[in-house]
Amino acid sequence: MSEPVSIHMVAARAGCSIATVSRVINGTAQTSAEVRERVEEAVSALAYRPSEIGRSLKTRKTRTIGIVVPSFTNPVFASSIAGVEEVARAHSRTVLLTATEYHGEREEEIVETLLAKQVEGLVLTVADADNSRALDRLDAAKVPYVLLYNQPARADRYAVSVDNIAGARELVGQLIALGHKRIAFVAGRFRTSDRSLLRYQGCVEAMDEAGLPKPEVLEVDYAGDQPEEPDVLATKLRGLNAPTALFCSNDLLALAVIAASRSIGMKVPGDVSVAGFDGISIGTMIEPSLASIAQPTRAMGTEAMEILHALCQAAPVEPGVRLLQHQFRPGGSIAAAPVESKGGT
Amino acid sequence: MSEPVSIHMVAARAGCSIATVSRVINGTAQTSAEVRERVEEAVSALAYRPSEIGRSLKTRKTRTIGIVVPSFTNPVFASSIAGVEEVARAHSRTVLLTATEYHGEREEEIVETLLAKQVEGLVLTVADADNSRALDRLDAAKVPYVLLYNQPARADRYAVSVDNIAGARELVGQLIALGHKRIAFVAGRFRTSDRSLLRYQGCVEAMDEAGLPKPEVLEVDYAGDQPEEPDVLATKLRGLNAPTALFCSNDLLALAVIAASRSIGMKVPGDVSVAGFDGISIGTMIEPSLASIAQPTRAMGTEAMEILHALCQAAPVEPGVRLLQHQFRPGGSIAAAPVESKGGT
DNA sequence: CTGAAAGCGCTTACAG
DNA sequence: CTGAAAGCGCTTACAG
Repeated sequence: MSEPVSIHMVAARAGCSIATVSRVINGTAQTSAEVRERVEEAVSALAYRPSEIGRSLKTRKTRTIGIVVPSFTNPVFASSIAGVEEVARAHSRTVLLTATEYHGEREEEIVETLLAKQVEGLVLTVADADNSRALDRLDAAKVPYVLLYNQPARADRYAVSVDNIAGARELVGQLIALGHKRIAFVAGRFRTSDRSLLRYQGCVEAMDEAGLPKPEVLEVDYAGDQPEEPDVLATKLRGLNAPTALFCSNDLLALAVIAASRSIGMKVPGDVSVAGFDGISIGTMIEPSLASIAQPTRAMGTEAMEILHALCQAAPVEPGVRLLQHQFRPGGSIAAAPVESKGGT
Repeated sequence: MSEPVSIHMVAARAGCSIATVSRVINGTAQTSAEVRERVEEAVSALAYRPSEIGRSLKTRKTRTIGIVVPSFTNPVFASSIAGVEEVARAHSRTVLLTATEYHGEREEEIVETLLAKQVEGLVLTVADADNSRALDRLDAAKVPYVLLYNQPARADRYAVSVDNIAGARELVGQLIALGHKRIAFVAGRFRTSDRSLLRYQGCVEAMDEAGLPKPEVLEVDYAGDQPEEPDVLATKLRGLNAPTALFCSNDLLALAVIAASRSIGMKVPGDVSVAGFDGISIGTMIEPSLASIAQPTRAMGTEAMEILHALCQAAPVEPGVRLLQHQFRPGGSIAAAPVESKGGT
C-alpha cells in the first residue's frame, strides 16, 4: 500500500533490466543462472509480487471472472459459487462477486461495473434469461458468459441448469401418487425468477395429466432470502382452499411454510404435505426431512466455470443449455393425502 | 472482449483529445457545453466504459477489496459476505472473493494473490488470528485489513466479532440452570478455528464456576461444511460418557448432531439437549427450534466493511476488536436435564 | 477551456 | 542471453 515494490526496484537490486526480471519471473525466455539467482534474491528480499494490474494492461487479460447471483445467503447459490470459485482458482482465475438481492433492475448496472473491471467472462443467474438487458449488453460487448440455474429458450446462450419443468413434474407426480388432489403452488417471486415459473409450469403439467385442476397459487413476498413474517405467511396459508399438499418453489420457502403451518396448528405431513425444490443439505437433517428435488449445485457451479474457462480461451464449445441430473429426494414432509372429509382444515 | 473501445476512439469520434474525454467523463475540470455534448454522444454511441484497469494503474487505486473466509456455504459467512458486499457497493467498491475451505495453509497464498491484484484492503476470517503468516504479510505490505469473527489478542489489529467466551458462558449457564451437569463440547476443528477454541473456553469457565468438571470434548472431522457421515458421528456420540447436554461449536454442527442423535434413538431434548452457536435463521424454523447464541452476522459484515473503507482512505480508526452484541436464542432443542438414574443412555 | 506529454507497472517484439 | 523501447488505457500536472 505505502511503498509498493515495482519491477524497477527489483531490477535495480539485481543489477539488470526490467525485461530480464520479467523473463525470469515468468520463465518466458532463457536466462543465465547467475542473473536468475540475483533476480530471485531480489524478489524474495523485496517480497516482490508483479502487479496484476500492470500485467493486465499489457496482456489485455485480467484472469478475472465475475459472478452475479440473486443472493449469497441462499445455500443453493452459496454452494454453486463455491464450485465456481474452486474451478476458477484451479485455472488461476479470480472471482469478482456481486449480488442483485433479487433486484432484477440492478443486473445491468452490475454488469457494467464488471465490464469496466475488465472481467474476461461471467457466470450469472438472472431474473429472466430470455429478456435481459444485462445479457444483451454482454452479447454486444462480446464478453463470454454462462448462465446458471436459468434455462433460456434462446439456443445461442450457454447455460447450466437442471430441467426445472421435469423436476417439478416428478415431484408433483409423487404427490399425486400419494393421493393428493388439491395441491397448491407456493411461489417466490415469479417476476424475479424464471425458475419459479418453470417449476410452476411443471406442476401444472403434472396435474393436468392426472386430470386435476390447475393448482392454486400463493405468491409470497420476500425480503432478501427471508419470506415475510411467519404470521403473515400463516394467514395467507389459511386463506388457501384447503390444499392437502403445498409445493414450494424452493427449499428455503418450504422450511418457512412448514414453520408457518405448524404455527397455525397444521401438522406436517399429517394435515398437509410440504415439498420444496433444490435439495439443500439441511433438508436432510431436520425432522421431518424435507421432500425435494435435489440439484447438484456445486457441480453446476464447477461445470459452468469450466465452460466459461473454455470460452475465455476461445475454445469451441457447443452453445445451449446443459441439463444436469436432478433427483427426487424423498422426505418425511410428505405423506399420503388425508382421507377426504368434505372440506379440509 | 473482441474490440474493446478505448478512450482514443471516443476522442476521435468526438473530435477532441483524450484528456478532454477524461475530463468530461470524470467531471474533473471545466469543459465547454459543445465538447461535452459531442463526447457524451460518442460515449453512448460507442457504449464506452473507461477501463478500470487503465484507470487503476494511473491512480494507484483499484477500489477493490478482497474477502477471505473459510467457506461460503456456512450461512454465517454467507450472510456477513452479503453485508460486506452491500457496503462495498455503496462505496463503489468491488469484492474479490476467496475461500480457504478450512485449509489454513492456503491463507497466505490467497493473500498473495489478492495483493497481486492490488486490492486496497481485505476482510478476512483466519484460522488463528494471533499466529498467521497471512496477516504478517499484510502488515508488512501495509495493506489494511479487518478481521471478521476472529478475536485477536494483539491490540493493534482491527476486528469485528462477538464475545465468543461470554456467549459460550451464557449458553452453558442456561444449560446448567436447566440442571445439566454432564455437558459435552462438540467441536469443529480447533486447529482451524480459534472461535471454536474460545467457545470451548467459555464453556469450561461456566462449568468451573458452577463447580462442575471440565466438559468432555468430542472433536469432529469435516469435509467442507458437512460434518462426517451421520453414522460415524452417531457412533462417536455413543462413545461419550452419557452427557445430558451437547454444546456444539456452531449451528451447522448442532443440526448434524441432532440428526445423528435421532438416528441412534436419542430424543432431543428428551434424552439429550443440544445447543449451537451462531443463530442461523434456519434454526428458528425447525422443530425443535435450535437453542443458540445469535450473532448479528450481516451487521458484522457491514461494520467490518465500513471500518475497512475508512482505513482505505487513511481515516483515523481506533484499532482493536469491536465486540457486537450477541444474544441467547432460546430453543426447543434444550430442556431440563433428565432425572439422574445412575448412568445415562 | 483544451491539448501534448509523461507516466502508472508491466510484457514483448526487435536488436544485438 | 540481455537491454532499450514501445505501448496497453488511463489521469493529471503543465502550458497555453
